[in-house]
Amino acid sequence: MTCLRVAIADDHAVVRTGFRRLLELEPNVTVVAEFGDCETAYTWLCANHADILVLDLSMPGRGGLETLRRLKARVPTLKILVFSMHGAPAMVSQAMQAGADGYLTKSSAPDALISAVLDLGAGGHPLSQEAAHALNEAGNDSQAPHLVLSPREFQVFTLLAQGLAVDEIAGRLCVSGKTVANYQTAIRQKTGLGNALEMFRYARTHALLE
Amino acid sequence: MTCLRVAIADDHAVVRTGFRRLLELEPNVTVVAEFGDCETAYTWLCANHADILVLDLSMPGRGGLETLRRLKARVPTLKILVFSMHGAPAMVSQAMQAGADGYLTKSSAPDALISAVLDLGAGGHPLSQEAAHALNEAGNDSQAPHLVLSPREFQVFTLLAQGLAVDEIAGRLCVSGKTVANYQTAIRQKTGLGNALEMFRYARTHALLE
DNA sequence: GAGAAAATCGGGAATTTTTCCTATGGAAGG
DNA sequence: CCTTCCATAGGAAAAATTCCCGATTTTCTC
Repeated sequence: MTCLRVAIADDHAVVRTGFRRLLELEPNVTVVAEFGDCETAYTWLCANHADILVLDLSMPGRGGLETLRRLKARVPTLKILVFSMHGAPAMVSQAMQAGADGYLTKSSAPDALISAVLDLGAGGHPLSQEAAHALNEAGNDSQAPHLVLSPREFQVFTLLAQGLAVDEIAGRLCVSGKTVANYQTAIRQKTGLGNALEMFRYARTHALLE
Repeated sequence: MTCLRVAIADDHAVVRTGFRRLLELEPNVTVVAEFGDCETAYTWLCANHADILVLDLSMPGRGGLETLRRLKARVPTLKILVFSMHGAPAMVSQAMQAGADGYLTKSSAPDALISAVLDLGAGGHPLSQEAAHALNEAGNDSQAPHLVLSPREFQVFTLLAQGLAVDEIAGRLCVSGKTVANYQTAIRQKTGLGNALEMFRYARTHALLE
């Protein structure tokens, strides 16, 4: 078996170095490049060969996901292991749909990184527990708000999720504040989302806000 | 010079391991403990001796800052080096006020960690460029919440910004719901942030949420 | 250190918001 | 036509918030 050529993209130098040391303990792995931003990573990987890219999605340059997509389109043979802070279902499923070959959360054990890289090298698709669970959740959300809420309720929901106050919404929809308050109650009951922040988070992770 | 006894608290096992490897390259440093959560760290450090704690503020157990305060109160001789994702002015100044002896952002060079630890051991107060700059900014930014809010108010603010309900916060802080409600009112008045979602947005754009 | 200033904590009362229940009119559908 | 669901709101009760206040404790200042 020949040596796996691994590249690391993470905006935190310390984290990169930590990874490098970790990975270099493995005899079949060489770290061939490190990148601190998306552009550099993209340029280098288009011009040079690597087997695996360990990619932190939360990178500056605004678009870890975008880079992932572009890289996969340009260099399809490159295996990409996403290594993210966030285990949110939406994030995981976005990343996998964008073409990631594996997904680890940063709460994984150090060994998990090594075995994930080796697994990838062998053609596997390693997912951390958390990521697998998240993917599962993302699949079967049968009680999405737009399904349990009436049209008007859903409209109020999106407004609430944007942080508008009850009376602002009433003004905007030209109805009584009382009515909006009543809708709010119904929405909370039907969705289980207790406050505007929860609604916002829900709406965001489910891409319900434009 | 005797060996510096260093402990590491970070919720990401991979990061801890990276630090350990980095620090152990230095002959005058021994890593004596690693912690994945605040409680464990606190308990251990009260019972055992360490010279320096490298502390990631964004830890579970809700309250990296709080742990920092408690540790400083209980074990004043312990030097604490905060090592955070965020270089936000507010964060830096809160941490320093809570008693941190040094502050590095994760974008620092790997070597910076080592030199910061050594500097701390020699009685210095290492700040990363970013942190120093942030502290400076914090001085001029007279509207920032951490300046208009008291420590306790700021703490409640971060909890509200995370979407916790008043009573949940009361339970977590072991005070009356009435007190938290009163804090909430003060926070809203002082910051002009009218609801949890606005607080969340503010906190996010200012990177105040670990 | 003594005194001043600020912070933490909560009670009480007034006010506002939210909930719950009810009701009317209209649209969709069998 | 009758049933059902939806949009709209009013009233009353319940809950949350605000405002005002006082008691301690901490922290800062001279």
